[in-house]
Amino acid sequence: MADTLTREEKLYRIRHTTAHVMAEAVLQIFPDASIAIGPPIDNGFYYDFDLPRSLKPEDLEDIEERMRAIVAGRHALTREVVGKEKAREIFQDQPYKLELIRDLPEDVEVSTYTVDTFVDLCKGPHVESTAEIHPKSFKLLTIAGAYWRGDEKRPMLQRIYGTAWETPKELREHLAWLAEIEKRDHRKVGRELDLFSTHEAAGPGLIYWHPKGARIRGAIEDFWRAEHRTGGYEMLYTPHVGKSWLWETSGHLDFYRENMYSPMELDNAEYFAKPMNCPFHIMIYQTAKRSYRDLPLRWGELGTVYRYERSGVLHGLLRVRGFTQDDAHIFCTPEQVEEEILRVLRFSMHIWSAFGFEKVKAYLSTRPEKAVGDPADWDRATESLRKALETEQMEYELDEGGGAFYGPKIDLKIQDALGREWQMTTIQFDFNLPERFDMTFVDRDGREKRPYMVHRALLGSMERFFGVLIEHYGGAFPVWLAPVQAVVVPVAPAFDEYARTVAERLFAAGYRVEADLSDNRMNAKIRHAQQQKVPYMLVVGENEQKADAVSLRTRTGERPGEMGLGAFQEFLTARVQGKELI
RNA sequence: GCCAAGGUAGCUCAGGGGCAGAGCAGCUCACUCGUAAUGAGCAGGCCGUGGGUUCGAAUCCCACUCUUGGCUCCA
Repeated sequence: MADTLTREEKLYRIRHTTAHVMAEAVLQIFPDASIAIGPPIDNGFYYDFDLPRSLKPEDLEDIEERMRAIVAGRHALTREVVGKEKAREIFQDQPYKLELIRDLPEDVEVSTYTVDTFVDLCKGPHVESTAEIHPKSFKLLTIAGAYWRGDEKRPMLQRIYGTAWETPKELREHLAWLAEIEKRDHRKVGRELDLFSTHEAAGPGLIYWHPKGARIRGAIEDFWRAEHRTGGYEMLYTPHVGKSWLWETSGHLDFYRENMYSPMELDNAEYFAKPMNCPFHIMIYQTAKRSYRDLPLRWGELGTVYRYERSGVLHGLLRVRGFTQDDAHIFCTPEQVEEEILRVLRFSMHIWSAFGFEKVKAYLSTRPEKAVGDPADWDRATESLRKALETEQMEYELDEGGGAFYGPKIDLKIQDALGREWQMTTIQFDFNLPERFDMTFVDRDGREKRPYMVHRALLGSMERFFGVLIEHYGGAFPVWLAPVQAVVVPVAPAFDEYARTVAERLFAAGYRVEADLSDNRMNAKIRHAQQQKVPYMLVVGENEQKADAVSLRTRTGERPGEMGLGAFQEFLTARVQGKELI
């Protein structure tokens, strides 16, 4: 392989070729199989097959063995330009390939790649020889169903996902990363730390927050409210259901009904659980004639919404049917838009940094083909978004035409401790609802004008954010969020009373501190606190009791040792205020 | 919704036509302990739900339901 290739290019080739090798292995087992597509993807590759029977996990081992044998043959990858006619002949027994050939543009050079006995329709590129693939640097991971061309109406194929790297070491590191993801899985950690649950019998996709989860949420919400207050927001509380009039006016019944819970009938009227908070905030806006002097209005709400998600897509806290958005709507004049967007963006970055997320990527989505509203407004809005990003010197990707039909937006994706990206924040213009509800404000010149409306959710939803937060920290929350900030561990029952006093004093000072007065031995208590990822363990015995002190041990295993109770309280206060991890 | 794998004690899991199992957690008792598990005992189950096959079903078959991995990466 040429040394001039970047690492990305090399990996692309390795993964692509490995996918072909896998297809050959599968064809050895199922000579009559139809093959679909097999591209390289992030961290690996996949290939889709139409097979006479369902694959079993054991099949993967068999396929992998065969792949190693093929790779060991050090086969050259040969490219041949064949033209559509010839391609049709070669793949006459491969219906999916024929469809691909049919859909290829006329001016494209149709080529095949051959490795060993396997010929595939492929534009490449590939490695030059399978000698470049280390037999221990790839691994097949999972079997999945996938629709041909991602279309639910087309046949369901069987997809095999694999991962492939340049060296066995990289493969091992990748597998370790996958193991770490599994270890931090918020569903697992949520159970171990007693944070939340779901109940299939009581309704799938609905979250129950246990006391310890609720403590964390409480800490998040307290912080969130305080920041919004100083950030110039007012808070609202609005109902959970609304009559069909509201949803007809908003347009949700026309465009969003399939995501809404079925209506309840009361007094010959239909009420729907809210999938969004916006129409309610608009109702409040409409209770007064608004002047330009009132604007901007920044109204926030931790609003719980319900949306129907198909059963197959529900996933722990990350994809649910009921969740609380940290929602806000900004109503402002066209002149204020630029300033307001900049404020929201700065505010978001401030919040993300407080939660320990420093890497944030921005995505700007502009006007799609089908859109409502005056193009001049779109331009102004889009420009304000772009300007805000540039003023903040944030790198962003442009998604031209990727906006919703009702307005352009900025999405922020945060990167977690494992390098995964999560889309959380959205700052979204809306040129639809102000029109539909005929919202107005009276401008300086005495004329009624249409206000600009911006939706924004920073954390997104409390549930989803909690899920990401759990995985980001692996359950070892920073002190200010930890459900139990410190556990007092008496060395023997004789010191239970003192332990209780210590815990009560710290609790009274506003901290989440508990004494472990179970009849376990000290070592077991420490182990338990450690497993619960409690930041601080305060060991107390005769020495500490005499000195009105505690002996500090951190969950990271450090032992600063004995310190006065007052000193520890100061220490704790500083850590909490500084939002320290430990 | 579709494909696949699953659902056995609170949790993690074994068993797979003939008495329902283990570890951890829980409870009781003893031990009175200095930085990651003291010991002994006890209790705990409609084997996801409904139907079928069978002398007999947690186990085999069917349906449903929930959970999990996917269904966006385009030769």
